[in-house]
Amino acid sequence: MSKQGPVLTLTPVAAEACCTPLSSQAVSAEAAADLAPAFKALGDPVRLRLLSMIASADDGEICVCDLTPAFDLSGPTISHHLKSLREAGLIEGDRRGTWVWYRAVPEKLAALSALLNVGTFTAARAQ
Amino acid sequence: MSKQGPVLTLTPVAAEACCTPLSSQAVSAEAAADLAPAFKALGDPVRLRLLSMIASADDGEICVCDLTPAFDLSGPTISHHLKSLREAGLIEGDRRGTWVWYRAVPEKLAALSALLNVGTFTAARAQ
DNA sequence: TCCCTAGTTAGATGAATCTCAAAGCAGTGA
DNA sequence: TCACTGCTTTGAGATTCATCTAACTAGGGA
Repeated sequence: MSKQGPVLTLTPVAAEACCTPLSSQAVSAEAAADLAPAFKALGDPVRLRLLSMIASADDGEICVCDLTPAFDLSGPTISHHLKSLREAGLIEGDRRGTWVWYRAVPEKLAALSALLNVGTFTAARAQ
Repeated sequence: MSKQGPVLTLTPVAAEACCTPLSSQAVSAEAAADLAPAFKALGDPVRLRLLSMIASADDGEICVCDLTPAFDLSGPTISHHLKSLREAGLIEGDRRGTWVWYRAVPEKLAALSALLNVGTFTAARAQ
């Protein structure tokens, strides 16, 4: 690499291996390899809170400067977790002047939610 | 401890910090600490496949003897991953004679799915 | 009782992850 | 141009994790 990549390149890691619920059909090894990183990114309490703060932000986006003070962690550590979420395709961000703003990627969240959706499954077993 | 715990104790790790979508309200630090382990358990391709095989099994349950051959991994490794899923509250299992059978815990999957549910969020932003 | 199979537990090892301090880059304003 | 702030990247140390082999427990059948 030439020197150093741009700050906010959004690597589109996982293609949308979308939407067939886990419980109606077993996922392929490829789909699992594709989707697991997103769940892994959610598997840390700090990142889960970060994502929820971002996803529930008033205007659909939030400044890093509003995220960092909410945690008892250093700036670099928060930045590291935001990078994980970014690389998992769960959030995206861009710089505007001095500040960097992040917003959620609802399609990605929806895909994960759909995978875990057990509607038919639970219904079938409930009766 | 007396000697060695029972084989299949199902530790109910996370209380059901159920159901308010991530995008409508930020999760508390406690709820995040409660739910993150379940996502973490899903964050490995092998465990994701295991869970999906279990959740999509014909009779709602499946024998370990049917799971192990599907992977290029040793028995103990599969057992280790099943233990992770068990401790995350995603599956439960019991021994019947020679074999051990596992089934999914749909309530837990539903809780995770609900948390990621961005229905209102996406609808609000789509138009 | 003895042996065989199914599955788990224990222990070890290499890889990945979380965290921080220090350094670097980007933008603003004097 | 220079200094200042905001955020990211780098590099290092400590911890956690995935995987294996070896040993163990549980049950079935001769």
